[in-house]
Amino acid sequence: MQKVRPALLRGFDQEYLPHEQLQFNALIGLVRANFERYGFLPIETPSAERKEILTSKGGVEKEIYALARLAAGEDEDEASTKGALRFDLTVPLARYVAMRERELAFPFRRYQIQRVWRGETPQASKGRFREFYQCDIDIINRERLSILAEAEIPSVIHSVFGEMAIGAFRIRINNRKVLKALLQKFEVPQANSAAVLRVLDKVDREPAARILEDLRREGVPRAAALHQLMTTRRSTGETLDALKGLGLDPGAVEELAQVAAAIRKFGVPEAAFGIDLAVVRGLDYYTGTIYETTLESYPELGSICSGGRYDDLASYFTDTRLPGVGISIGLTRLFSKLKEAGLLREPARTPAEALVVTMDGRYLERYLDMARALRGAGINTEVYLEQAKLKNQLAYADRKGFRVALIAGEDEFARNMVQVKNLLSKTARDHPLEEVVAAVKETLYGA
RNA sequence: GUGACCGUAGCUCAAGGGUAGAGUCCCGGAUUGUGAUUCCGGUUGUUGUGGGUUCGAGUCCCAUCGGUCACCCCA
Repeated sequence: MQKVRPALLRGFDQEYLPHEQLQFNALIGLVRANFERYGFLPIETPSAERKEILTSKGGVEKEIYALARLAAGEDEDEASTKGALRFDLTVPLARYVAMRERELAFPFRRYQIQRVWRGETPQASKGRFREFYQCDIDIINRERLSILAEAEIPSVIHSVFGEMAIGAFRIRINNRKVLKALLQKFEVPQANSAAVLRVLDKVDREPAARILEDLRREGVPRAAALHQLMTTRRSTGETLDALKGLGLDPGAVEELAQVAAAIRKFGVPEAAFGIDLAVVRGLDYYTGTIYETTLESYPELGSICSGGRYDDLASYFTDTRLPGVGISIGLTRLFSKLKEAGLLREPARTPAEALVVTMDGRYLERYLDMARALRGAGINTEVYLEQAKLKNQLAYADRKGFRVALIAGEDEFARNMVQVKNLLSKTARDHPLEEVVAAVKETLYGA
């Protein structure tokens, strides 16, 4: 028979072996636990939304996947003609909040961990895929939003990456209003400001000569001075002083200063965050504080978490003014990069810790009883269900990383005993059947 | 979408125009009940696909598909 070649679609290629999936799930669990620790509430939204919702921000339509049934006919239904896959979690959130405004408690703090899809050219080396997970938190309020919300976000980030134990990281903050004032100060032509911001965004990735050339092409008269200001690393206080010294809009600088001060109050250590004027963020809906987070030892990984403040989340859907602040962790990219850099702990290869070897079919019930007793005591246990030699069952246990094997056959059962084997130390001891739970616990967790 | 490079076993790679190979992985075995290593044996392929040149093509030429990387943009 002609076989269909088992293969994946380019960009839709992030599937893992079971032990990697366990590792990935652990990462999601860690993120979720930290989000909930700060009181964020979970929501999920459908994978597909109406096209006009997704394009409401006037977005990049070529990146959006539209829905279509493979066998589309005359009876084409509404969902498959009007729908498209979400490309982020922020637009669905805006739609969600606009729809359910009366049912939600504000300030609304939600987290959402789901897949999104983008029709861009994938590049695995850059952790860039067509299907990937985002982990978002947002705080949204009606009419106004405390500056404390902007300061709390880095605190959550700090908790998440602190617990991940992936080395020193730096939460870099900036403020859109400050950037705007800077552009004015440096006499950037209004029409070119978006292009200039894109250039400035690359300031720490590209050589100075190229940046300067690009800036001049965009009509920036004092390109060198601007470049120098962006690239000089200063303490938070020094940066604020430098900005004040330039005579920028004091309101903008003051806002940045207040956020920085509040971040400190949230207990985020000075070493873990700082003002970085080169943080720009391409997305134009940010209006205040913006964030990017990078690993100190692996800056080439790029930002592993980014976001910012926006003045009106759902202006396309409702007249209610809904200011908010949020960030997104690109978990698929982060996972692939951490794996590549060897920063992830070696994962368990099985969620179970004990394997009940079935040596002799006559004792099936005893094996099952044993497993039930262990599970009842909270020990994840698997029973080997196939007929196989003891040797092969132990090889299986080894490959899957069980820590304990329970071995019993005619000899043991005749004496009402079971052999409890520690697969790591390769030692074994017989125990009375009724003490099997205690014996396994001791083997797993010590006396 | 634009440009450059690359397609040989599940994976990593070899084969000067003359019969497609190695390592690894996987599977089985090494006398009846113990997972590393070792030893023995085994499956591996329309050489991405389709044409062309040639007595003969994995190798040369053309096309096509796929992949990788850079740019754009982003997580």
